[in-house]
Amino acid sequence: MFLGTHINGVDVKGRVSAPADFRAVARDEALEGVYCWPAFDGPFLEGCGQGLMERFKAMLDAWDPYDEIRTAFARAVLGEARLLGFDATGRVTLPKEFAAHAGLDGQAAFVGLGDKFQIWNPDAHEAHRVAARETLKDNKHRLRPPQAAARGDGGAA
Amino acid sequence: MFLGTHINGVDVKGRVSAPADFRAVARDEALEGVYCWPAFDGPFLEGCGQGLMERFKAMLDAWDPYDEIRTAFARAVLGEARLLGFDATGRVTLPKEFAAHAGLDGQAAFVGLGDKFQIWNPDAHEAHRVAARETLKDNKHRLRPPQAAARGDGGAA
DNA sequence: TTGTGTCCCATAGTTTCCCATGGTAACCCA
DNA sequence: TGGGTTACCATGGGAAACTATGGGACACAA
Repeated sequence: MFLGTHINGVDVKGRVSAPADFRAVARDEALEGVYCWPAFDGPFLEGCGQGLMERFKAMLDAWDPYDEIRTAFARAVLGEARLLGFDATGRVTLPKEFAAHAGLDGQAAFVGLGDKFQIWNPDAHEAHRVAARETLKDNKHRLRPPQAAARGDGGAA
Repeated sequence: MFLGTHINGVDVKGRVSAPADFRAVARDEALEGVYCWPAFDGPFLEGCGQGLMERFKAMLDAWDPYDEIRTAFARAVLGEARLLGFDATGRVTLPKEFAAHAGLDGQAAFVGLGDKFQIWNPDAHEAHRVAARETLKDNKHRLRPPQAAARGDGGAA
């Protein structure tokens, strides 16, 4: 599971060390790298390992092949995604257009979100992080998911 | 179940012995460590074992992926959490930013809360404990959780 | 050739692992 | 019931392993 926030340096060649924790997650899924694509809803990158990528594919397979949403999703994620391989020391090289999309310059913040993660410009992420905490403080009583009442919630996974 | 309050020392390397009772709980869930993150609503840390973490994940999976509160929750918990592994003698190492968030300096109070626990600066916890008792005395007639009658569940988030 | 991208090697700093020790609480036996 | 013994818990320090990072060499394409 991708957890925590790790800030690592991006050198002039566009290389950045994937956090060791994240590498361990990817390798547990027998992948010597991570899938990565520019988010379609903000200035950051999204990434995942083999497991989630296969779930995406299964989801698409189960969908009406000519549904507009399906096509749009496939284009926005699969069409933009690349497999970034780890080098011998655990770094990945970010394509220029990826770095540009996320405004990465010198540093990158890897944010673990369970089965996927995001890569942010550290300053942009910090601003977002503070905002998220405020949102949560104001809404912590709504933390039960919408379906909880219907499903009984609390179910162990 | 995490129960009771235990105060242990934090050494210069940021290491602290997890209470033996807590270790036993984590190991019952086949986890050689504990998940831990800075609380979003106060100067303390929160922690849990495998069971609650998987319920968090299940809750997120059941939610609209782009709901604002869901995202804020994922960011504030998963994005800040880390799996702190036990060393051979049962200690965990607190990342510097964790110790800073909770104001831990020399000692840490582990407070069991059932399926999760908190880690406090002992002085801050004592003050908070007294205040919490007063709150409870003033509200003891409201102790039945709102959902209890309907669902028979009293989960707290 | 020139620019670009990949691979390899070197290094400082940090983190993790390992061993050793005192204190405390539980247990056993007389 | 009291004394002694054992096992476990919490803690301290040192060494090895790993992480993150920088620079240079090489291959390929324009």
